[in-house]
Amino acid sequence: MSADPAIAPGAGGEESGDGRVLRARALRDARRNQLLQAARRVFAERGYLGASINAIQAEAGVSRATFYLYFDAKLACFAEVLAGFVERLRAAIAPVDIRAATPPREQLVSNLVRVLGILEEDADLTRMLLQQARGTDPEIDLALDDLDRGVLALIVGSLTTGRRLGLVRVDERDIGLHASFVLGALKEAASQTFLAAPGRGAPRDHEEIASALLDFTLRGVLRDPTQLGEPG
Amino acid sequence: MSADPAIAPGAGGEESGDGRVLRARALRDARRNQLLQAARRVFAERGYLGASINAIQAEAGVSRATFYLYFDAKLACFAEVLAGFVERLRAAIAPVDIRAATPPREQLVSNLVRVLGILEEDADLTRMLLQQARGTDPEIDLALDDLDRGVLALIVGSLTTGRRLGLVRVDERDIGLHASFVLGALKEAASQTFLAAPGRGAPRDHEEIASALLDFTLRGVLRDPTQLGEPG
Amino acid sequence: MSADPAIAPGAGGEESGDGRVLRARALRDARRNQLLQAARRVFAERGYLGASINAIQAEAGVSRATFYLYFDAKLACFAEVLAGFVERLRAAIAPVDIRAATPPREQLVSNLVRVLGILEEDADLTRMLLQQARGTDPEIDLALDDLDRGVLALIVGSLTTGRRLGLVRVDERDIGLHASFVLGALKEAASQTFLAAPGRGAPRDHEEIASALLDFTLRGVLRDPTQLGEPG
Amino acid sequence: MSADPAIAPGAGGEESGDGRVLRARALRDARRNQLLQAARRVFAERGYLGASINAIQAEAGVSRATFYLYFDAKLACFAEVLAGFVERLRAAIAPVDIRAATPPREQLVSNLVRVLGILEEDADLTRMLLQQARGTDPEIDLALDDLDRGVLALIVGSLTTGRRLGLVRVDERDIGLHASFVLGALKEAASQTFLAAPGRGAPRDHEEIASALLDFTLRGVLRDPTQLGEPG
DNA sequence: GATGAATGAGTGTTCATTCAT
DNA sequence: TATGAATGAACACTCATTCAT
Repeated sequence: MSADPAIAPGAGGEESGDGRVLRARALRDARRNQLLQAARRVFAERGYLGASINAIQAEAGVSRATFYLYFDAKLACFAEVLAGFVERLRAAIAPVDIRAATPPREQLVSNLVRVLGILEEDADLTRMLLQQARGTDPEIDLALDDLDRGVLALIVGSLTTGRRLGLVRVDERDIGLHASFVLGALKEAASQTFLAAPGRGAPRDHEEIASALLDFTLRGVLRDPTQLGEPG
Repeated sequence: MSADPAIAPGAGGEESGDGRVLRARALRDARRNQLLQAARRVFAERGYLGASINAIQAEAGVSRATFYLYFDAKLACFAEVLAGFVERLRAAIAPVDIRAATPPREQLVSNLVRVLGILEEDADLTRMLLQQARGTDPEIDLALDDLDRGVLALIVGSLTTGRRLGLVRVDERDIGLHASFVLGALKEAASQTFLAAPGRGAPRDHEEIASALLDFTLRGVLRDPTQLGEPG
Repeated sequence: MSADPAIAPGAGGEESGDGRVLRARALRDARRNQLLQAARRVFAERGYLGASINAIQAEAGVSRATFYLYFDAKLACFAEVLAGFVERLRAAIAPVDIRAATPPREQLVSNLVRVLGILEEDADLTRMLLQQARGTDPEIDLALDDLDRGVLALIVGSLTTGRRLGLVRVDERDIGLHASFVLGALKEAASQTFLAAPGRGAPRDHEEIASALLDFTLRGVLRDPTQLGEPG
Repeated sequence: MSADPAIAPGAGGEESGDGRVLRARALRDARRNQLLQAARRVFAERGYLGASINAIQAEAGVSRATFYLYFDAKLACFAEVLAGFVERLRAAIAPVDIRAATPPREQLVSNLVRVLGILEEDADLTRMLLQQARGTDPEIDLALDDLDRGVLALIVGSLTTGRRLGLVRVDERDIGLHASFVLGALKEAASQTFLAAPGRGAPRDHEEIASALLDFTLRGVLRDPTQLGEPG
């Protein structure tokens, strides 16, 4: 259609073909994201079983069958929503480097702040994950267990390292238990801070929460632990 | 209903009447309990939405419509199941009396041990409570929030008292946050201990868990908190 | 409520109870039959896949979910329809008794007449069974295969007996094949007679058809088989 | 499309134009055939209602909408598949020529052998034709009726000729019925031989089957038809 | 008090078909 | 020509709930 040999029909055709393909892919990805966002909202609001495909497609503004163009099934869509969230969380957690310039405590606080940021950003989804997600499907449960296990492993690793350096007092066989305590404290802090009905105390800065959590974890609540009078 | 003096509401008649009423009430209560127990099992196993009235009445061994003789609706039944569990938990928690003969730490451990006992006894229901119960209905959520709030208030009270006695170092405005940490540690410990797939570490004695949790709460994980290098 | 000791409340209550139960059962059976008839009509008209539960319940005049009170699933309902038909056919076929007063040929004709009667009575269902029923579900296919196998076994038995008596000329290894021929002739006769568009030749009496079929089976179409000039 | 004489519809241009058209047609025909073959396989395997356009286009390796470039609708495609099969069958049946060198019996056997060959070659399609094809659509049913009618007319013609030559004993008004018998025997033989579960008797040579079928048709199963004791 | 029967609304999912590109 | 995207209608099936008996 043009006489310019530099953009001969062959090349031009190919380019236009690529352009079309690219545009099509972008459109497809956009729709997909549109559906994923809608699904995220609906799942977050009603839980897995309470969420209906109907509600998701309505929220996304597409027709019923369209949903199935992008997801094989309800469960697959939920798994994807979940995976995205888990991925963001994983990415937010940087391994603590003892030899780095920033002191470990600051690195930990940074991690916590990033995690809290994500949790607050997706508060609805967080609520569902913390409170409703399990028991739906073995696959989903495994994914959630994996997430927990991953975080627990991180904490266990930190505690073990601390023990080796003589910093941590926890008996080796109690490390798993204490890791649970730490994880639970984090979860509940997130629940109470982002998810509960507002007005329960002043809203707190993520940095403050992270710092307090770390403080609590490391030192407990006593002023002078030697007074503890614990057995042994 | 009859004027015949032979079956008049005389002594025997009255007794027989009361007896009938009493027996009827007892029967009714028995049926009700039978249904509640069945509902508890089914709700615990499948969650609120996953549980069907069908399954509940089948588990109870009564007919389908009978369910509605004892409960207005599915939600009402669920609420009652939940309320029963919450009540048991509340009853297990005794307020700590500083002036009592038993030292406060022992009282706390006793509370925890009782709570852990209930949680383990009804592990399925505990799982649902901790992981799936919210988001079903505003009323249910409020009930669960109440439970949380009650426990948190207890913890806040303890911390405040500790602060007044100069034992607790936590800043006053951080007390709510730390209470969350404590509650979360308890919840997660319960989750990991009773609910997770078995084989993750040795099963622990409730006393051990309670003691460790209290220890963690009070002292944190550090051997020497003065090394903490915290800001301030 | 009555003073007559002969119909004391106990006995009367029991009797009335039985009456109610019986009436309830009768009602239930009636509904069930009503649904079965409707299903038979719809399956016959549209085939298994073409028939929708919607159409069946509408034909039966009940609500959608009611269907599932009486049948576990579509396939179960179809299987029952099928089983009923097969049962009627089986019942119509009496084993031929050589020592009976009625000559074997008459017994065979009677069997055929009875079978043709059933096939005509349920012409729609017959059409579906002969033309559409297979390929839907392995279980259904097996049931149909069983029916075929049963009839084929009957024919094979007859032919073998005939051979032993020196009446039948068919080589032993060809008996199965000839049994197929006989069954096919029967099926197609039924198809062409009851099921095809009308007006193709005069409608025939069942007795005539049965007689002709038997004649064809036994003697073939030749006037003088010795002219056949067959190989061997 | 351009006035430039260099690419005017000159000799080369015309040839290239024809070539393009031809190539396009060839491509179109190829695609069409590709789709028809795929449709044949899918229809044969799952029946009309069980087959989905999705499955057909996937089997053909083309995109979903492409199907509709070559066929107006699912039914049209099915009709075409069927028509092709019917056409092959028709082509396989040569009218018997009494004056030909090969004796009529051999001509008949040849016809049967050819038909059996086609049926076995497309066993899946045969199964569907014999067992599932009807009831889909009035048009389809008519086409299948036409096939049946055509074959029946051939058989009727043979029988009538035989009668005229004094070879066939069948009463004139029974000829249609006997033609049905013959067709049915053929169909069932095909069903039992090619389509049924294997292992039911030794697999038979087409020539043997054809011969046996002809034998059965002509002579029936009796050794001595004079013993028949038929009425009249 | 107890129940079998009944049902409207809803579930997740698949379908044949259309259309813009 | 070819196709990816889209969709309304339909599917089999389940649900919590009501009601006559």
